[in-house]
Order: sequence, then structure tokens, then C-alpha cells
Amino acid sequence: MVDDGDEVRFCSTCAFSNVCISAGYDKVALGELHVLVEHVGPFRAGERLFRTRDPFKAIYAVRGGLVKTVSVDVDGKEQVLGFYLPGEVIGLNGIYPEHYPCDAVVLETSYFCRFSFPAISALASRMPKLQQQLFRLLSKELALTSMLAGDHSAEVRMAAFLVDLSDRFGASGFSERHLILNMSRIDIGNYLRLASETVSRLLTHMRERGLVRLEGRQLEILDGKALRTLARSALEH
Amino acid sequence: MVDDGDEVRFCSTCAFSNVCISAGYDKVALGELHVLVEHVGPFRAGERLFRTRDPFKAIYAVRGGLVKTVSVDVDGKEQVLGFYLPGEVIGLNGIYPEHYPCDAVVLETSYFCRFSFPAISALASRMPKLQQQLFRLLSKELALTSMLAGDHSAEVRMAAFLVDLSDRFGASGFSERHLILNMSRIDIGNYLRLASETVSRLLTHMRERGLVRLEGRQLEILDGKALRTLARSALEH
DNA sequence: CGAGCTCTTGACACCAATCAATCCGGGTGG
DNA sequence: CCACCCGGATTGATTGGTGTCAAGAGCTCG
Repeated sequence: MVDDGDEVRFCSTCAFSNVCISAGYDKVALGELHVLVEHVGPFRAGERLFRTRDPFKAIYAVRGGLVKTVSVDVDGKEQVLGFYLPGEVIGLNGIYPEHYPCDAVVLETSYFCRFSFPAISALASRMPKLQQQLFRLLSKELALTSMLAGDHSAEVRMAAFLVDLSDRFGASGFSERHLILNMSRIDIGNYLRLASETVSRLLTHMRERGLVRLEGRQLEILDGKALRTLARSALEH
Repeated sequence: MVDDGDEVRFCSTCAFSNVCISAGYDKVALGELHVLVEHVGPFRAGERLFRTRDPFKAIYAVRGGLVKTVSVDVDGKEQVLGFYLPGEVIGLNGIYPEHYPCDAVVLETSYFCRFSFPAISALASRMPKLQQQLFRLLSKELALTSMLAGDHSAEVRMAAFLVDLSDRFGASGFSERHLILNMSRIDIGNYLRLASETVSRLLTHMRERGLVRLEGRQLEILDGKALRTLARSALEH
């Protein structure tokens, strides 16, 4: 999990590190990236990595754990913007406003790589591959939130959520079939813009149809194909 | 949004040009940017600047006119992703997938600046200010779509739409009070995830309450403060 | 073992979609 | 110049999907 052994990868779960290494980049720049990374954690459930209106100074890659980002509107109503799994990057939406537009709330004990943004931005100027990776990350985040923005039925949203999570677990080297939904139904509902009761009803309905197996926060995908069919209008290609 | 330029502006409405000039950048790089820009147009209403699945080669700044981006899902149902006014940039969401994820449909006679992405990306490596501007544009787009993703009542969404449009018209040097909604109610509804009938009802209701004056596609904001109050939960700070 | 949650399940209400009729404005052709 | 036509816009009646409220069950933690 931390930088050990194999000199080629100094941090096995950092998105940046991986892409740069895989690009076979020059050692000087790589060393600079290494110096730039700061390992932080552990954070416990309920702690915040950063808060709304904190000045934007760094982005974070999840090394292990689970995080949600939430924005709180003027009435104090929370809005979950996203969940972040190991290997994913948090904080990019702070670039333009120059402060974080949301809180990053840790949902289970978590570890991170911290990248000072001015530093990584400067480094990106000399490492086109890194710059490109930053662009891609931003653009990817864009694609994800525009999925949320679509007007789809509750069932389609739920299916799309599960399929997306499955894919991302897979990309992080975890099982694509056995998902651990270590966030409350309330958070899921808030993220999908559904009432938590609706989330419950949808999950039991999916269980009754044999699409998934449910044990509390453990979910096993039994019929991935059917799920994808349900979700296909939301995942629009 | 952009630190205002003082001297030479060789393309009065191009977001990139403006930021680079205002940064007082060296003339060599500036020349390169100049060479890189390609003026295209006019395009007539209904024509497409690019289509879904076209390979991602360039981004476009609107010089004049109005454009919508729409994605078509598997069932053939259209989804309006955004409207673009003079000075704004289209196509950034194609970076990650490396092809455009939507069609760019011209709504009224329009002109553009075309920037080859490989070229501008390379140039950004040598012009930190340009790189930063690209990051900002992406991050800004992110903020905009996450507004759409919120679960707000139809009235709040409508108000937020008008306020946003007013701000953007203002940023482009147009009147903030007199908006020209040169897109159909159907497009507005599709963008806001509302039925066009609901858009109609909301606008008449706002007219009856004295918030706006309506004359077909011309809209005058009479009570901007009230509109902002309505929209404030969607524009979350 | 109780306190305080999350989660589930049911009954009901309500907002916005749908269906339908009409009106308006702009372009076309006689 | 007017009549016609057609897509967009408005307005009304009805429906349905989700939210809200409420009660109870299951967990976890002190």
C-alpha cells in the first residue's frame, strides 16, 4: 500500500503516480512528483478532509477507505456530490472557485495522498503526460455528474449507480460483483436525489426480481446484464 | 471571471485570447496562439459544429450566436446539456473520452474560434497561464452541471436558470436585464428536466408576480433580487 | 440492556408529466 | 395582400411517480 520494494511504483494506488510511471517518464520529474506527494491519514468516520470555503490548496487521491463530498446550501440542506473509492481523486472542483465548494467527509477509516496544487500544476507544465492526466480527471468528473443531471426514473438511477460503482470497484482492483455499500441509504438517496425510503424500496424490488442479493450493506450483483440493460439509458453512449 | 485585459485584443470575444493577453504574456507564445486560432462560420440554425462520437480534435469558443449541446441516448431521446453564449467554450467534455459525447447544435447564425486541442494542449505546457485557464474552464463547467444535478423544485430551477443566464450575458458584455431566450421552450424544458408546458406555466406565473416581463422570446428581468432569492438554494454557496 | 441510529414497509399527498384543445406568429403560396 | 398552414406556446384536466409521514424492526454501541 505504501512505497515499498519495486522501485517502479512508489505508491500503488495513486492515480497520478500510476499514469506517470506507466508513461515511462524521466526520473528527474518522477522524483519531483515523489517529493510532492504527502501521505496523510488515518482519518476516522465522520472526520473531514477539507471543508466548504477552505482555500483550495491541494487535491487528494484516496489510498484506502471511502469518502463522500457534500455541499451544504443556504438552508442547511446537505447535498451529496459523490463517493470516492481507492485510487480516485478528490478536490478538483475547487480549482476554478479557488476554494473547495464542498466538504469531504470520511465514511470509514481512510488514508490519502495529498498533492499541493500549485506544485503539481507547475510540474504539469513540464510533464505533458501529467497535464493530460489532470485534464482527463476533470473531464471524467464532468461525465459522472452529467449522468446525475439526467432525468431518469428512480429505478434507472439506482441501476446506473450500482453499475457505475461496480465498474469503479473493478478499476480499483476489487470485486465487481461484491459491493460494499459502506454509506447509509440516506447518503445514497441524497446522492441520487431520491428519498432514502425509495432507495430501500428499489433495492428490495431488485432483490425480489433476482437482480441482486442483499445483506445489509453488502450487495452481490447476480444479474449484471439485466442491471446494465436497466441503466443503459442513463449511461448513454 | 477573467481578469480584464488592458491592451491589445486580437479577438474580442475569445476567452483564451483574453486571458493570455491580460496576463501580458511573451509575444512569441502569443503569436503561436494567434496562429493556432481558426475562425470558422457562419453556421446557420440547425447545423452542427460536431456530432456525438466524432473524434475529439478541437475546442471552440463562441464568437457570436447561440449553441446548445445535446446528447442522444440509446432510445433516441434527446438531452440538452447546455447553452453557450458568446465568449464561452464548447467541447471540453470530449477530452477524457477522446470523442465528443454530444452534438453541438447551432440555434441561431453563429461564428466560432476553433482551437486544435493537441496544439493548445502543447502550448499550455509552455504557458502556465493558459494551462490554468483550461483548468478553470473545466472546473467551471463542472460547477454548472452540478447545479443541474441538484433536486430543486421546478420554480427554483427556472429562477436559477434565468439568474445564471443573466450573469453570463453580463459577463459577455450584454445587458443583464434584457435576455433573449433564442431557444425553444422545449429546449429550455429539456435542459432543466421539465416539460415544456411546465416552463410555460412557470414563466407566466413569474410574469403575473411581476418578476419578469415577457414578449415571446424576449425576457426582461424586473425583480432580479426576488429571482435570486428564489434561486439561492440552487446556486448554493 | 436500553438508547439511538439506520433500515424497511405501508398509507397518503402532492408536484410535475401527460394528454388534449386552443392560440399565436411567421413563412408560404395563391 | 390575404388565406392558409404549421410548429411553437399557452392553458386546462387528469394521472402517476416519488416524497412525506408514520410505525415498527433490526443494528450497533455504550
